[in-house]
Amino acid sequence: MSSPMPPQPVSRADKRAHLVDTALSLFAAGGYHAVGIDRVLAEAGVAKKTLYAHFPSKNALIAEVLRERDRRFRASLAAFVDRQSVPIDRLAAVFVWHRQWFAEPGFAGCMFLNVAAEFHGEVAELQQLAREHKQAVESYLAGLLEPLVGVDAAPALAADFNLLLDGAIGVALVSGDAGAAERAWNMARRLLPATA
Amino acid sequence: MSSPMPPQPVSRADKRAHLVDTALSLFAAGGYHAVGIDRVLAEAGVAKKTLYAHFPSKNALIAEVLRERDRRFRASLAAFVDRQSVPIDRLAAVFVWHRQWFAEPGFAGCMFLNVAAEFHGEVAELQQLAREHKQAVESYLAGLLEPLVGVDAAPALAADFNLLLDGAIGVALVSGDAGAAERAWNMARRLLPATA
DNA sequence: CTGATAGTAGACAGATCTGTCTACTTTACA
DNA sequence: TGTAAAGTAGACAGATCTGTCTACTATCAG
Repeated sequence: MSSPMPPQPVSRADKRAHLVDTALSLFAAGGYHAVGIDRVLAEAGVAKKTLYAHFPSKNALIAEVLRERDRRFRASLAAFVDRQSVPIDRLAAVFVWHRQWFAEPGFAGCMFLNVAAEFHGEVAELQQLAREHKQAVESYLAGLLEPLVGVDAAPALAADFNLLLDGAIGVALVSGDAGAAERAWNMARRLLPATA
Repeated sequence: MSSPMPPQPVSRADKRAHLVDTALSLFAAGGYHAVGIDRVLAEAGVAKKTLYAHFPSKNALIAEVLRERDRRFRASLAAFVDRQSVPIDRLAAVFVWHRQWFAEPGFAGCMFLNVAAEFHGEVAELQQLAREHKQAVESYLAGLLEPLVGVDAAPALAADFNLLLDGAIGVALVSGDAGAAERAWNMARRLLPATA
């Protein structure tokens, strides 16, 4: 309290978390290959030795970034959905959330689709993390669909919805049109029974 | 005729075309950043000076690769579609063609989505080429849809179909499931009037 | 106060990247 | 046949990449 700490550039304790946070922003905006370790370190104000004390390699840092991204993505989406209580509104909120994401200034696509695109199958761990993330989103969608279509129909429909969201991401990335989310939602609604 | 030419490793005349062809394969399989110029040259059996006599930079080579990929993509798709004559079958053929593409051994996603993912907006020319390719595909879809839904409804529906195809590409890339194409087609059919 | 821990700055090694350049060789054509 | 164009091999420059290492410094528990 009495200490001055004017800049306080980095919180004292968790260098590691700050490193992952910085890397997440830079990799998201600039790509995994194009952004080098030195740039992450400079931006984070962290020494190289500290990085390699926490992670054995750049790919391990990327893997941790993806795990963190998965946590934040799901937490943010769930928080937004939970502002609605009616099942159909909760489902619609998923697409609204995506539209807002697409409209963010630095939007550069889905980090998991991008990692699959950059590393192809060459780095199995990263490919696996991408798969797990998409699977988690699909499971979440299935949970939102259950009140609307029943527990039997929900999984297959969740896969359809997942494909629509990936399509919206691709369209938004290439064309820059955030309206892709609404386009996807209009298609998604047609897949639901008329009672919903 | 009398000349031996046992290896004939490279066709005499068009070094440039051979270079683009080799680069297309390598970039498609390995990504744009991960594959270096030296690897392309070694694989193509072409000297570095020849490359830089034809292209001012690596990015210019990538741009030409994308133009070539666009030509081949559209020619291959159109040839496959033209084996059908009934409008609804022609439309279905687009999704069958995609399913076969996804099932190819070295499938690594769409080169245009991938270039947008790797270079983000940093290289405007490449971003533009990706946009143009997707626009061309969408226009082609609109032409296939016209006999089914009329000239007025076709453009908007073509955008929907384009989103479905991009979604299928994303799902196939991450999960490795070529069935994503059929999933997309099943959704696409629901968007058509019942008479089709 | 002391010693362990974790951080910093940055030199360094070794590889790899793009792009340039020299010197030589082959091809095509008039 | 002789000349111009185009290709080859590969050295080279300069930058950048990942990952290691040395030496120094700040923090904190006991």
